[in-house]
Amino acid sequence: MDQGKTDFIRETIKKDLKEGRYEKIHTRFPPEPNGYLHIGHAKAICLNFELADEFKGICNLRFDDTNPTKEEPEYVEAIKRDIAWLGFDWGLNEYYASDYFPKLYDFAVKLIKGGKAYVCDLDPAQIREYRGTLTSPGKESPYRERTVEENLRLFEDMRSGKFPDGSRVLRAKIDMASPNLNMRDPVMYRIMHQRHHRTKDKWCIYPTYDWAHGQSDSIEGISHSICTLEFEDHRPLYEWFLDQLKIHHPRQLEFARLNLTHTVMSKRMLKILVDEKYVNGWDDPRMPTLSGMRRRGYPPDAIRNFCSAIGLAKSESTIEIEYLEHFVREDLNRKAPRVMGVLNPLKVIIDNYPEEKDEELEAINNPEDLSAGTRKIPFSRVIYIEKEDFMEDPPKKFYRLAPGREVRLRYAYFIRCIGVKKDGNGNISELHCTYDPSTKGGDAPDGRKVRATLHWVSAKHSVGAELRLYDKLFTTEDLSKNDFKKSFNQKSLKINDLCRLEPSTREAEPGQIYQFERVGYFHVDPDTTTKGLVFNKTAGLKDQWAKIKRKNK
RNA sequence: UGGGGAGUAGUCUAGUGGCAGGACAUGCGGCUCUGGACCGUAGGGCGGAGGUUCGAAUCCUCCCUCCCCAGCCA
Repeated sequence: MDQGKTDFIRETIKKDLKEGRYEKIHTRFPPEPNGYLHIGHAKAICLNFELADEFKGICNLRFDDTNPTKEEPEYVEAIKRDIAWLGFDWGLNEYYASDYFPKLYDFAVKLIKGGKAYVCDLDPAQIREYRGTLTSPGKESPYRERTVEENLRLFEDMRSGKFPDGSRVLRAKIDMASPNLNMRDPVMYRIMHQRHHRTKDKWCIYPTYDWAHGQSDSIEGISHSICTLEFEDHRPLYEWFLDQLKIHHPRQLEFARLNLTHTVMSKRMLKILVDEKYVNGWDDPRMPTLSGMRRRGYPPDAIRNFCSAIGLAKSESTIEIEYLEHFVREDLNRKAPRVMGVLNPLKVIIDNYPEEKDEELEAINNPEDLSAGTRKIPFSRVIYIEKEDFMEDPPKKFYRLAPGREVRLRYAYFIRCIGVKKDGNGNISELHCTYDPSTKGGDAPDGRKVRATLHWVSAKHSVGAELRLYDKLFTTEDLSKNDFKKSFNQKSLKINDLCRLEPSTREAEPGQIYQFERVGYFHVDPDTTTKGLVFNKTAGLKDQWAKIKRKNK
């Protein structure tokens, strides 16, 4: 829906509509199936699909599959899964640049016939040399003035496989002295005897991006072809092809790609992390890929809200990863059912609670959504609390449990610490407490207050699980100036298998997400089996105490 | 030193000649059976220098800084 956004792209579209340059808005999201989609792609996906929605147009999904050496069907499937997961539906509008290969070939013949393209026999090194430099013009290829007939014949021979890879290319005949390097007779076709994942062995020449992209846009009747800033230089070429061919002319618009702190956003680098086993696959929950975020537990709505909040501009920017996390928490706070789980258990024996007694206490499933109802949690004489919720010698602002101090066990009772037991090494091994039966449910009839409320689990009823705790992928904020492998955060994954969870989590199924009260959000990983629960920590809760501790250091 | 872009708080972003607004982050306070959530509040900004104008983030001039381009990648 139009939320009154006023970015430059929407302004341009409104103007184009008003002036009649286009009657219908038609956008496209054009991924190359050479890797998995990441959060940067999400920005483009949201933009293109939402634009189509706002202006009652259409958004195509088009695979830009023009380089068979890098592309695989696995990626096509992953890309479709991720876009659908984000909540966008391309319906029947699924296209492939490779479907246009015959048309593109005909277009090329048309350019050759018009004297606007030629077959060049220079090898790659020579082409580079002839291109000139940023400050000096290039030289014209000695093959530039071949006759139309010869070009036609050679181009046909290229297609029919008469030449080896790299021996010849088809080039546009534009201007070797152009200050824009893209206009210095760019390559349109290269010879690659390579099997394509869709066209199989039908072709041994493949179009380059510059040649394929604009013409594909045109064939699909795209009105606004939105891409990232680095293609700004290509726009004159994009337009040149369309003008020479005299075909439907979309408007290319460029916006700044998304950058995030503490992560990388290039498929090339992400692929290295996967291939060299820095992470466990494209969907590793530490990855900025959509599949990684899904596995981490990030809700698609959070990602969409984030994309909408970061805005759209032409200035290069880097968003703090914390901003993304904010939208994850915001969404999960409203939706995630609460549960209690102790990550680092400390045994507490409630001395005055009857040895064999068990009881069930009622707990609210989600204080932000009372319609989520309540559940029962078992209580008994021996419970676990979080190790860090007790201090023998508490500093000023620590108001959790301490010797002699009274705190509340959430939804249960007030307890007071009356004894601390230590092991041979002086580590606290268990606590002895008393409880006040009159505080059942968590309120004192005499109105007395406690400073802290702790989460807990009944020892004998609790269940174990494997928790996978994540931290930033990289220790450095800005990876553009650093060797990303050196900055890899070796502590980005920690496994906790000591935790004890309340028994209701036993029924957890992959894909479910909980808030472990006072700790964070946890998403049930697909690795969960009947033998054991596996959770990914999606995000921590904001932690005031951690902040105080940090400041005091 | 060619060409193409961009500079508004710590980070994003709004602004289109008329009081520089919002979000996140930060500080402080309130509330609370999650030190969560929520509510309130504070600090902090137009890259620089000139000019035009009653009035400039906005228009003009010059300067500075940053990003992209010399793949038969996209």
